[in-house]
Amino acid sequence: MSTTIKEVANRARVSTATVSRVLNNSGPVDDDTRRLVREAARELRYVPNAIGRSLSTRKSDAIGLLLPDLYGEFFSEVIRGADQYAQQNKYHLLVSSSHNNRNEIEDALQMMRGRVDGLIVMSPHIEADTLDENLPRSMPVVLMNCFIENDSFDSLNIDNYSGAYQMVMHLVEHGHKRIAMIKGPERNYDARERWRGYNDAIREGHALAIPSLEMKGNFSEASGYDAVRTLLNQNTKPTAIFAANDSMAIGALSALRDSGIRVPEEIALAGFDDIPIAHYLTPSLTSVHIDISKLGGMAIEKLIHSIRLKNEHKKERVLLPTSVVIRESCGNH
Amino acid sequence: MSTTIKEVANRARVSTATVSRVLNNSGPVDDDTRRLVREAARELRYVPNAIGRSLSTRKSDAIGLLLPDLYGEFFSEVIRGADQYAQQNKYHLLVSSSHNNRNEIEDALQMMRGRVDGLIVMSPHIEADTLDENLPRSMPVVLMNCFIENDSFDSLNIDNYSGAYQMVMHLVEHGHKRIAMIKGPERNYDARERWRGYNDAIREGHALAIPSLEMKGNFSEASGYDAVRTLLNQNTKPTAIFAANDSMAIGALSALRDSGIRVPEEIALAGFDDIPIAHYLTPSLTSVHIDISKLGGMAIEKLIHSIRLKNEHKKERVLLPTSVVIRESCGNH
DNA sequence: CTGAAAGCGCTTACAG
DNA sequence: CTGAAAGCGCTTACAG
Repeated sequence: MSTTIKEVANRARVSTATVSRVLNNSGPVDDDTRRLVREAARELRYVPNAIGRSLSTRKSDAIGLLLPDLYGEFFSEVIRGADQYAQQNKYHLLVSSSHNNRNEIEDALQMMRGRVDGLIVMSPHIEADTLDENLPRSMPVVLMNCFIENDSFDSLNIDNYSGAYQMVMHLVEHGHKRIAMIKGPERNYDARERWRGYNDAIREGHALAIPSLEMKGNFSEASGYDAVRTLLNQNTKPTAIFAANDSMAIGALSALRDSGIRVPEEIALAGFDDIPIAHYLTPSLTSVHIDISKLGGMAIEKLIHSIRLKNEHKKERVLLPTSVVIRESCGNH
Repeated sequence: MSTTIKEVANRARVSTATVSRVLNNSGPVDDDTRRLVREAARELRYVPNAIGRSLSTRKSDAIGLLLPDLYGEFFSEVIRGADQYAQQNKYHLLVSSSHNNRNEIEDALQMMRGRVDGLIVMSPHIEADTLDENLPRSMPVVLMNCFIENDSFDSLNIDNYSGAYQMVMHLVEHGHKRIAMIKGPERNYDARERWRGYNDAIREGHALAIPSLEMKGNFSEASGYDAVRTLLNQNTKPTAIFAANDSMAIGALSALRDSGIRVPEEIALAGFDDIPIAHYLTPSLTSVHIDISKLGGMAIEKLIHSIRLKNEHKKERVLLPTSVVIRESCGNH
C-alpha cells in the first residue's frame, strides 16, 4: 500500500542502497544523485517503513513502558515526563498497562521483545524471576517503584520513607501525640515505605504508638472517607491524621467536614503526593511533594544510557527525593 | 541475542516452516512433530520476534494513540479505557504525546507507519490535510475530540454542547439570571462547544446575556482562581458560575472561599468532567459527567472494526452522551 | 561514488 | 504432512 524504497529507487534510477544512503545521510553520495533521490522521495511522499528498518538494524527506537492498572493522575504524569524526555532523544513509547497477574505480565514482556530497545517496568508485584525468564539478558531494564532485592537491574524509587518520616516528624514537633495514619494497600511497596516512615517518626519523636489509630486504606477517596468515619467512632481520637496519599486525604477531609470537625483547628491533616489540587482544597492540603513527571523522565534517561552501553554498565539504584509542603490543613501554615 | 526460529528448527530437526505452523496452529502438522517442536521451543525459551512476524504478515497487532500534551487525569482515563479494550482484543498500544506543532505531529504520524494497524488521533488542532498527507489511504483512523469537518474519517466526540446546555439550563430553571462562565482555551474544540451550550441555554432560558460575565480560562486550577477574582471586582456580579471544567471549578471554589463568599448560598457553582474528587469537595461539586475511559474503549472498538474491514467501511460520527450530576455546590441538592 | 547480494526473523503459497 | 524458496522493507559490508 505504502510507497517502498524500491519504488523510490526505480523513479530515481538508482539502487535501493543509494536511496538508503541518501535518506540516512550514511556513506558518500554524489550531490546530483542525492538531489535526484530526494526529489523522487518527495514526489512519492516516501516515508521509510519502521518495521523494515528495525529488522535490519536490530533496533526499534522504541522504549516499552509496562504499567500496572492506571488509575489517577500519577500515571499520566509519569507518562508525560517519560514521553517528553523520550521524544527529545528520538525514542517512542510503547505503553502496556493493566497487568493484574503473572500471566498477563509475561504476555506483555514477550510482546515487547523485538519491538523495544529497552523497558521500563513499573509493576509493584513483579518478581526478578519473571523478568529473567521472559526477557533476553541483553535487554536494558529500569525498574520504577518496584520492590526487587535483585542487583542486576537499574532501579528508581521515590523516597517514600523520608517523605513520610519528615511529614510525621513535623506533626510531632508541633505538639501532636496521637497521630493516626490511613495506610495504602498492604501489598504496595510505596504504601509500606510510607508506613515505615510514619512508625519510625512516631517512635523517634516520642509520640504515642496506638495500633487502633492505624487505619487500612486503598489509595481511593472512598477509603479515606471510611477510615475517618471509623476513626471517629473509636474512643481514642487522633489530633492529627496522616494519609498515605492525597486522594485518601481528600476523602478524609470530606468525612471530617460531614462530622462537623474543623480542620486544622480540631484535627490536623496531611497527605502524600502533592497533586495539583492540594493547593486549592479548603483548607489547602499539607502534603509530601513528588516530582512525578521527573520520575518518568529520569527513568527514560537511565534507560537510554543503558541502551547506549548495551546493558553492560554498572546497575544502580536511585532514590528520588521528596519534600514536605506545609499548607493550611496541618495548622502550622 | 534472542533465540530465533531457526535455532528451534535445528533443535527439532524440522524446517522453520514447520516450526511456524506449530506455533501458530496453522496448517496441518503431525502430532509427533508438533510435540517435538513444542519441546524444542520450550527448552530454548523461544519467543517469536514481533518485528519479523510483522514484516511478513504486514500487520503489527498494535494500535497507535496520538495524544496532545497530557496534563491531568483525563488522559490517563482515556489510556486506561483504551488499553483495557485493546488488550482484550490482543492489540497493543503505541502512545505518542506532547505534540505542540504541525511538524511534531507529522513526525509522530510518520513514525507510526508500519508500526501500527490503525491510529487513534486526539489532537485538537490537527487538520485533515495533515492526516491525508502523512498517512497511507489504507490506514484506519479514529478521530477523538477533534474538530474536522471531513467525512473520510470515523470520529468520536463528547457531547459537550448538550452537557453544557443542560447544566446551564438547570441553573436558569432554579432562578439564576446572571450566570457567569469560565471558558476553556479558545482554540480547544471541547471548550468552544461548552461555551456554545452555555450561550444557547442563556438565550433560550431567557437569562441575561452579559458579556462581562464571560471569563477566559485555560482549564487549569489557577485560571479558575484568577477568573473569579476578576469577576468579583466587577460591578455586575453573578449569582452562579459555570466553569468549563472541574479543575477551573476547583480554582473558583478556592477563590470564592478566599473572598469570604459562601457556596452555594451566595453564589452557585458548577463544573464539567465530573472527576472523581468532585464528590469529595467542600461543598461537593455539581458537574457534567463524562465516562472518559469508555471514550477510550469505544475509540478502540471502532478502530478494530475498521481494521477488520480494511478501512473500507462507511465512516461515521459518534457523540458520547454526557449527564448532569447535581451536588451541593449549585444549591439544589 | 554506486550496485548486487546477503541478511535481519518471520510466514506462506507451492510442490512433493 | 513437510520442506525449499520467495518475500515482507529495509541496511550494509563487499566489490568494483
